[in-house]
Amino acid sequence: MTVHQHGRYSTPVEDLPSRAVPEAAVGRLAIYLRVLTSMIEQGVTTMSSEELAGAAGVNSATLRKDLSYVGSYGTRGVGYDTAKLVEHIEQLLGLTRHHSVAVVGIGNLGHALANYGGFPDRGFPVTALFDVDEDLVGIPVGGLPVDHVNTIPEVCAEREVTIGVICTPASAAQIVCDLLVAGGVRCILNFAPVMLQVPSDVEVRRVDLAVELQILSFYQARRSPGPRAGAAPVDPVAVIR
Amino acid sequence: MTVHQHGRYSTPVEDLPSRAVPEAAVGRLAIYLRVLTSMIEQGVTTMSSEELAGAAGVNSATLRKDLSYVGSYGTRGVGYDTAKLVEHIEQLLGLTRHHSVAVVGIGNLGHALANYGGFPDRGFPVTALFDVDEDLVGIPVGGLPVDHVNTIPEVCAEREVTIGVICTPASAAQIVCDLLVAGGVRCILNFAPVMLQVPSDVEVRRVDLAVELQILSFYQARRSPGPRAGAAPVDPVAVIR
DNA sequence: GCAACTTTGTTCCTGCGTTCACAAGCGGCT
DNA sequence: AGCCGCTTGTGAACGCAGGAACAAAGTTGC
Ligand SMILES: NC(=O)c1ccc[n+]([C@@H]2O[C@H](COP(=O)([O-])OP(=O)(O)OC[C@H]3O[C@@H](n4cnc5c(N)ncnc54)[C@H](O)[C@@H]3O)[C@@H](O)[C@H]2O)c1
Ligand SMILES: NC(=O)c1ccc[n+]([C@@H]2O[C@H](COP(=O)([O-])OP(=O)(O)OC[C@H]3O[C@@H](n4cnc5c(N)ncnc54)[C@H](O)[C@@H]3O)[C@@H](O)[C@H]2O)c1
Repeated sequence: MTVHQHGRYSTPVEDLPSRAVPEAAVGRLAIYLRVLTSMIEQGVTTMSSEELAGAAGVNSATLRKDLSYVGSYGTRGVGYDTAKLVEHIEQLLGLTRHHSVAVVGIGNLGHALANYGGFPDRGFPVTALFDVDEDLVGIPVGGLPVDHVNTIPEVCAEREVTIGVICTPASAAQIVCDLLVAGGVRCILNFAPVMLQVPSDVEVRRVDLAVELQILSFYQARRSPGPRAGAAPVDPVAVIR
Repeated sequence: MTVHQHGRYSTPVEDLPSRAVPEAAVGRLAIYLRVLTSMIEQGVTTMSSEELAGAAGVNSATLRKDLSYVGSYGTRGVGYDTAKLVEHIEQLLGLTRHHSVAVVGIGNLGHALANYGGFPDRGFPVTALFDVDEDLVGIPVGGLPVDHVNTIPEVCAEREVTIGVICTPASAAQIVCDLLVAGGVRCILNFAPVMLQVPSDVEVRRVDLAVELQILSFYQARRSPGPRAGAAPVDPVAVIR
């Protein structure tokens, strides 16, 4: 019944394996992982903290601290072995197991996610699609047939779904969330603009595009106090015509 | 040339109107705004900090501090007038003006965004769509015809686009970003999994779904140390079969 | 084999953001 | 009209994350 959408700084009673890893660090580790795999494809076998930090857009000290959560797998005077580092980060992030994903609400956004190839490639196979619309049930989207929302609990348990993605209208999000939880899903990615009520052992992450746009709007408003848009300071490349 | 994707704590030299507002607070204000408009629709005219904080899922002290950035518009002993509060938050976030949005890359995700009605409703009309695919150019999506990427600078300037949304493959994101900047766009929402290089007066926000999934994966891995998934502590509602 | 250089891992410190706690202020009730 | 209770707004403390700086460690060159 606890409400704790974001703002989780690892549980107060911290007796879990290895040091507590700050959430911000976890997010960055995921980025390092992407940079590293990209570099490995280009044949790079070793990177210094400075190089990797530059590519990821963070401070090199921050990067080294983040990597220290993973363990000491660098070589002083040389840098990090890219392949080894990828291996250890994947282990910390739990990416050695595949995480089966269910998408609920196959509308505009649900279609996009179901058709997206980037998730299976990264170890997140989409194994279930759900919608309440009878016309959609049975139709394959991205090669996978849509099931009815009523079957969420059974199907999720059966296919061992670990991550549920909610793409329904806001009004249906809580009901769908409850069904996912009933199906044993304890990780939820929520695109609907509502705060979900979940048991304390369920982790919810919210992606709120409207909020992102409004934050951008705020900075835009801060920059140009006058009502007209043209009052830019100086931007050599933005000179039009 | 500065790399500062997130991690902006308001400019060091702070001589702008009113106090510096922490980025985290701006994001929460956007959420309060949504809760408030929803409550107003239900006929609620007054809310206490405790009520509003509960609905938004934050601490009431945090909420009051956030609202203090907006100004002192509450009434002690009573609470906040919902309508007045909405008005002032909208002003702070710069939502009194409409912000014209351009979407670049009309694939899976671009289609979803172009068809989404929630943005226009919130003061973010989509006024331009771009793609490099000649087959898409000219075709209307969500009632708006797709233009060719080459025309980004002119069209964005012409239609006074303030926010650019990048939904292209990662490989094209930087080029597209440069074109948007050339068109005078200084706020960018980036869905491609790359760090964009932009001039220091351009604000970039990145939405990285793969990272979100990996963070969920991390928490999942933390919870169940054993390889099998069934080792849940106790969850009354999740008992299957 | 030794010395000099490079780079990691960590410690310390600074600063921000969140939370607690309380005084000030306002409305309602008698 | 005055008192009482409730809620705001903010000053102060706390905790965490990020950045700088340094010592340990390993490698390369001589
Ligand atoms: N499309 C976007 O670009 C976008 C952007 C930001 C936020 N969102 C949010 O994402 C969510 C989905 O957006 P969309 O544009 O895909 O909407 P949509 O209307 O296109 O799709 C919603 C889908 O959910 C299904 N649905 C409705 N009730 C359901 C229920 N009880 N159980 C299961 N499925 C149900 C509908 O049948 C429909 O297929 C919304 O909450 C929206 O606010 C979407
Ligand atoms: N679809 C998703 O659910 C999803 C999820 C997470 C991340 N993403 C990211 O979002 C981006 C888009 O994903 P998608 O699934 O829509 O891809 P997509 O392949 O369906 O669409 C990409 C579109 O971009 C266009 N394009 C290519 N090069 C271009 C250029 N130089 N200028 C303009 N347009 C160009 C293509 O013609 C195509 O229409 C990708 O970077 C992807 O990694 C998508």
